[in-house]
Amino acid sequence: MTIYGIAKEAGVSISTVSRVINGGSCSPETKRRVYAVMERHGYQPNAIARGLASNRMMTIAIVMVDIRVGHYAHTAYELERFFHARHYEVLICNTGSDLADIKGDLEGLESRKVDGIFLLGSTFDRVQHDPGICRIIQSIPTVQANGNMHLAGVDTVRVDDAKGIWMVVDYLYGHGRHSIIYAQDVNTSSAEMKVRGYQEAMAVHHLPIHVLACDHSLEGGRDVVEQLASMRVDYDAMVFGDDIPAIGAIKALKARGVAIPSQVAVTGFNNLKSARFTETELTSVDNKYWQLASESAQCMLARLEHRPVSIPVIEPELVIRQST
Amino acid sequence: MTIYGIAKEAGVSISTVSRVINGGSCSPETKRRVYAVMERHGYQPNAIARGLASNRMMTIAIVMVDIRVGHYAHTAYELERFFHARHYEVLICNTGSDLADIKGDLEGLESRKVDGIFLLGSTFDRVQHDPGICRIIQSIPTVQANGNMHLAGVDTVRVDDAKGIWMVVDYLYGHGRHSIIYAQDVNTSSAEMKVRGYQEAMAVHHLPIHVLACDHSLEGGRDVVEQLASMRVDYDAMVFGDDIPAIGAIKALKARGVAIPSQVAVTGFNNLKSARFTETELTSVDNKYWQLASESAQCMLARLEHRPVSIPVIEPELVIRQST
DNA sequence: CTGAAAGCGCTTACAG
DNA sequence: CTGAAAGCGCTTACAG
Repeated sequence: MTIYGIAKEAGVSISTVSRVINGGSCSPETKRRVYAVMERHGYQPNAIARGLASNRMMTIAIVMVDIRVGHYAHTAYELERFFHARHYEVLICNTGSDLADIKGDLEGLESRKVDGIFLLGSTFDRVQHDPGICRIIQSIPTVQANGNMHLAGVDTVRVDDAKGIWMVVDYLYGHGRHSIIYAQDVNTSSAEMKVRGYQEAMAVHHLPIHVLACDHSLEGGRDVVEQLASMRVDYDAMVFGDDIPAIGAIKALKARGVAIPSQVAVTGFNNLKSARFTETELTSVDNKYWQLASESAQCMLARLEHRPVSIPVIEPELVIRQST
Repeated sequence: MTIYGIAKEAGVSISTVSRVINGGSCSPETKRRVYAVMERHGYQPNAIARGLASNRMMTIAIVMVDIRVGHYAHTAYELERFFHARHYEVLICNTGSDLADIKGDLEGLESRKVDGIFLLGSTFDRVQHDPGICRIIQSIPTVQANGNMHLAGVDTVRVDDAKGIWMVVDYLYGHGRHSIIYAQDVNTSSAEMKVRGYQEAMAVHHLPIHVLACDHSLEGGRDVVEQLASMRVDYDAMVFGDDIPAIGAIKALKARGVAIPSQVAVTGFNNLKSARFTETELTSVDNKYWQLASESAQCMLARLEHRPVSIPVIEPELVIRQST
């Protein structure tokens, strides 16, 4: 059943049917009659035709590297709930990290005429160097949720990751830890902010800086522990840029008979549920995914409604548990 | 730029442009000329207009309770990758568990003219009792990934959950465990299959059946342990229908000084990464989300292409770790 | 191989 | 308050 069928049966024109659907003005009597016909047939307007005619598809897209990463799944969930409540449908896109793939995916979204695009995470910072991608995200309302892109026309909601790590180091120092290792698991700009937070905090306290690279996995954390052992490094704290390798480190340390936190303190980052899965629960930095999603959503909504946007920086929070 | 602009610039009709876009037959020369114009303008066909005209939106929807649940995120990821590679866009929908909300969401998908719908999990079994929902999912190709729906027109890919638990019990019995507790964390049909698997396996070995309810959380697992302690129940194994409460139980048992697995064995279900987060890594049932996603995707594709469908039942696999 | 025409199901000024 | 008409950007038979 289309608008034509409804119109004929209600004895009005399609303009009138369209008007009652969209809340335009019309007499109570015709409105009643049209509604009656629509309900009798369980009529639902065709959103596609509507989108084509009105040039508003009521669709937003969430673009991320991989939704299996807990942090992205949580952000995506909040964004979906927010926009669904406002009658948008939401598309997801797991781009992976290849730039050409990302570009292809964005072109797809462009041809779908999505109303807005969310880019999750600072992995997407580097797209600003691709003119083709810039053209797209500058012509469609785009907001980056956590990142450091600097591109006119795209808003980015920042989380002060450096401060998060700074707080960690400060806390550790305040509790007598002086040999603090930092393990970096990825190379995004967000990860680099974290290292910088570590470096600056260490410098302030005149402590020696020691940064290692590790894989983003349990094994990554374990390997750091082994590496430090084989290098015979003395340390009393390990700071990680993510909870997963931190958990791996806790397991490896315990397996070696190292007491946590008395001998070595361990901290993570993100503070999702898994931070509490280990017996010695993990001290972590809560980077407030809920707030990130909420601010990003508000920012997008403001742009869609052509309202001015103001974007706060999100302050992470240190959550102390048994591992420190 | 639209098909009209391209046509004019290439000196052909829009039919011809449409034909070269869609790989219809035309002379090499005109094809070349049209392509040249399209590339010069970076022309991308409008997918919406295309969908409206052709009645194929190239969109599939993934409907689930909550994508933050690891198991769903993983399945959704695989489905998205599969269909994206075939030029579909994918919509997600976190319905929650209220039936009226689910119905509203499905109506939304209907008006969006999605080509196919995935229902993730046996939570959706009960929608088959709602005539309004049935009308929708019977008129749009729908496949349920893991569940027990029996509705003509919707295919459901089943995982033999009962067998998964059966294997657990069998293994425990074979290793000398005779007082095996089962803790059920949700009430889906899948969860009930699991309990049944437990009951049948216990019956075969003439062991006493003991089923408790627990929350789907770390605390749920902990509470079961406390409850058993306060009831002074003797047991040497705990079987859970999910990894999360199993992890909670491991922590609670260790906190009480119970040795795992020597005094009590603990098992989970799903076998996602978190099964390895505890120091005593968790024995779990791998219910093969990858295979589930893959079979579900193949099933959907067959329906979209009007090919006959055959649906295997997925066999879970017992993964032994340190907790047993 | 190619083009003119109708149609997909709506919205949106513009008249009345 | 209401309707006729044009338009959104494509696809799809149907002729030629």
